[in-house]
Amino acid sequence: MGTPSTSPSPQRPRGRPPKMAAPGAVATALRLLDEEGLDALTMRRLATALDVQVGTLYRHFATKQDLLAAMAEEMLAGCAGPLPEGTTWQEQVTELAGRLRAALLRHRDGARVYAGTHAVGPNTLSYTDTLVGVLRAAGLPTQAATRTAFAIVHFTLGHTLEEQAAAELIDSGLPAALDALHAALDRRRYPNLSDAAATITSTDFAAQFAHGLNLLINGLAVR
Amino acid sequence: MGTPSTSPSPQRPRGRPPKMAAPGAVATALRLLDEEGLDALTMRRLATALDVQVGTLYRHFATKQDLLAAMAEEMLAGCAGPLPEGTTWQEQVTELAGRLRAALLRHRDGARVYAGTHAVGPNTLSYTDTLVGVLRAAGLPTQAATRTAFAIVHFTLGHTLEEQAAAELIDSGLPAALDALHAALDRRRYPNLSDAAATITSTDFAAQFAHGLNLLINGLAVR
DNA sequence: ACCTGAACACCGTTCAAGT
DNA sequence: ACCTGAACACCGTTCAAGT
Repeated sequence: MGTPSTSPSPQRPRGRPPKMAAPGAVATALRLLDEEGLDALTMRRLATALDVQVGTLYRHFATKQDLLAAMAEEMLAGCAGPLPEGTTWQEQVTELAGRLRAALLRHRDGARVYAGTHAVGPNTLSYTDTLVGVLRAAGLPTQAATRTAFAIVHFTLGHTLEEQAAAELIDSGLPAALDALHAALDRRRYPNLSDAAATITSTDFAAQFAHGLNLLINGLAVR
Repeated sequence: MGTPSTSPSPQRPRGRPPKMAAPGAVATALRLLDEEGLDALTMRRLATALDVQVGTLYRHFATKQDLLAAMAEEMLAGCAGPLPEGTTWQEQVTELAGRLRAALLRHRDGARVYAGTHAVGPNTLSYTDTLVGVLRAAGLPTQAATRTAFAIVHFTLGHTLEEQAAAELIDSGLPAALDALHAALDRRRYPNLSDAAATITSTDFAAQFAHGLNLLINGLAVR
């Protein structure tokens, strides 16, 4: 009964074999992002890199926004993975927040891509679910755990956005940045910033991140 | 000596009177932003709104990025204004963070505009200086005060980014958003998120913001 | 001094037609 | 079923020429 076994495959039995696949396209898009940056990531350049016509991309992604959302989602792969055992909830929260920061930093303009898409895929959901779970296990009621998880994610996103902006500004030869710093050092106008020059010009972003994250964790004051 | 008093003005005595001025252009750009959103804010549309040719804009802003930076800077006008007297440092920090959130929310896509420009104008510098000042007055050493100020700004930026994204998603008829929520309610895959459905779907962004900000403030544990 | 007009080198998106 | 080829309606940016 049915067609003979000469049909090419039971899952995709007829028509031309696909020249491109969505997962591969996302991987190529992330490579292009790393090489050229977000502003240079166009549908046309992606099509060229995939050796395909531009229109073909719209068979897999309805809009460029959808492509970016798929990229943002892909970035979080693995962030919700198993946590080291025998650790305190504070260490687990620190681990999870660190994973998110690392995931966004791993790709050029990663934070901008993530911030620009309201990502709601399984990787993002799993990540948030895991973070809320750690906070509930620490003794927080559901609402407090959820709001705290969002606060941690929002802080991490904002921090990483600035960290990447600062990094790109630094290795692009900081033109107006030094002028602004000079203005900041004006003791009359910005007395506090001028005292803080060392901290402001510091590139120890890990310490800056740890400071903010510790504030959030300490603020919970869980017994 | 010199030209007679018939010359039009001592400051701009010769040539054609300017048809546009940078401050007016920024104000118009912010109005366009509110009306059409960031994606529709193009140099060409701004030129049309100003009744000027596109090229003329490049006399005042070297690039579109410069325009966006000027808009971001303008948004923070007044945020560093005098603080109410006779208040605790906690109340002052809350006031300042609330002003930043309000400033970013005041314009459509305001957070996205601010996040996309590494703003370093006087309004931004004054704001940060004021926040650092309040934290130092509360007893924090300079480095801790500065890092805390950045943490507060980064959290506020991240929170506001998500708040505006959620708001635009809500009044654009949330298409895939309900699907994602449905997935989140899958108790097998996201046990914690499904318990937190009420908090996740809440539109009480002010409470969400206050929660995160209080965490940061409590975390300081200043005597 | 300031603006116009026109061009250059691109974009995202759509869709008939091919195989 | 999947892709090509070509078009549509735009972009940001530059620059000679006008007044």
